[in-house]
Amino acid sequence: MHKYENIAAPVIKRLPRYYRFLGELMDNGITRISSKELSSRMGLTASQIRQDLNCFGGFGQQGYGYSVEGLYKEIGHILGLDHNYNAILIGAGNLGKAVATHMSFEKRGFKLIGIFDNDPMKVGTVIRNISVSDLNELESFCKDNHTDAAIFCVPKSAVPAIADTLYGLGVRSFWNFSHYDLSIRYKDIIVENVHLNDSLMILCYKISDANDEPENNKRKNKD
Amino acid sequence: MHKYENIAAPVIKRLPRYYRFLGELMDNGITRISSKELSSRMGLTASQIRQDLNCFGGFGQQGYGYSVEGLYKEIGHILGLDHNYNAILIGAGNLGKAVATHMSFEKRGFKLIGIFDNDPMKVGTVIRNISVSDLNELESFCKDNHTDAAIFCVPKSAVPAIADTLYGLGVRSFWNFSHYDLSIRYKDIIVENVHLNDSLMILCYKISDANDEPENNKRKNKD
DNA sequence: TAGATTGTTAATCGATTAACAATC
DNA sequence: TAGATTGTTAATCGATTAACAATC
Repeated sequence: MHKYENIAAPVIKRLPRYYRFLGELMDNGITRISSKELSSRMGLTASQIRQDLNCFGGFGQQGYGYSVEGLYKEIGHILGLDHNYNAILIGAGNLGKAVATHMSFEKRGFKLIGIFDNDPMKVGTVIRNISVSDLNELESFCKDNHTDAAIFCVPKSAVPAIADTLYGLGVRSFWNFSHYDLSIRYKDIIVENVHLNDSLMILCYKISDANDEPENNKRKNKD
Repeated sequence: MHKYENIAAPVIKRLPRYYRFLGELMDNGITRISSKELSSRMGLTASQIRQDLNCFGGFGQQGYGYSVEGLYKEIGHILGLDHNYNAILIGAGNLGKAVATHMSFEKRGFKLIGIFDNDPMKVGTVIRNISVSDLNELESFCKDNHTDAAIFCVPKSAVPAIADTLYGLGVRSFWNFSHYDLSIRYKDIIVENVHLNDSLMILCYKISDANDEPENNKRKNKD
């Protein structure tokens, strides 16, 4: 059972960007916009914008365009930002601390309700008004506090054991900053990965592809 | 002029994951693997793996498969990880600090050579053996030290001015953690975006899509 | 050699773009 | 009403999967 059926992943990935651009238009006092005008600002086609939006409903008006505020709210609703999912953060190292302090969880449909770490030096320190708990309190915490999602900011090696615990407690959604492949271990979970190393390697590829001498490879030999 | 021509973006995005899995296989002492075996471990099709690899060359052997170490090295080379691009980090807040301390730049083809911030409290502090410089020293630093790429870990509002400076100095590659759309401002640059807010919103979408009551929308009315 | 598995072409599937009738 | 712009269908383009001859 799904709220929206058969929405293609590329469409969903574009929604946050639409949301961001519409928010900026609102800040600039623009109240209506056509798919053509929005497409030129965002660097995509008007056709794609209309196709994307019509996956969820007809939010525009012929001859007029779209209400910026109306569309902003619709997309926020489609993304589910009006929820308040309880999230816990596992790992209070540099990355975990950055995620905890940097993100506006409330604006993104979440509430951060707990932070865990196994380092005694970190336990008890306060991040974003939350006191870091010892990892061995994770199980009792989740039994007392309904937990919708877990955020993994721990090294890959630490993930399987913690994930097993959380899975056993019924947690099925994960924001995964580790390089452990959760969706291979469990089939019925929701995962959104943030692989910083992968991203940096892709940047490296793009730079070296643009700058280096062509390889004497098969593709080139075809020329 | 490109090292490899016409490689589709989806192929490039899969390369770091191949690289990661092959590294794990090496750690486990596995020396050869077939596309079929790798496909079942990674959760994709053998056909896709062979297609992807053959964009760059024929690295396998009929009847045998692929040498794990050989393929690992080939993909590392394709990604350009044997480079040593000079990178500077703009922004030494929580996120910048996490990026600076958390990433193995050297293993990803980069070297972090400078960190900049406009906060006098941060200037002079040491992160990863690098002393944080004042942002107003950016220009002279880049003139003295060849800079291939800049990492943006500053708020959106601070980006345009800094990006203009760097662009003027010839910097054309960016790892962008801000929500400022660099590729719209400059047409001839290389950008790899990390949009944490977008990622969190997509997680929110997935959770609410899986859990909420269907909307009384157009799509559902068609059923 | 026989079996296995690649590299590569062909078929299918999906996503994007174009076109246009509907309509505000 | 006339002009503008949507919603939606059709056409195109691109990516994935299937099939199989080549070959180790």
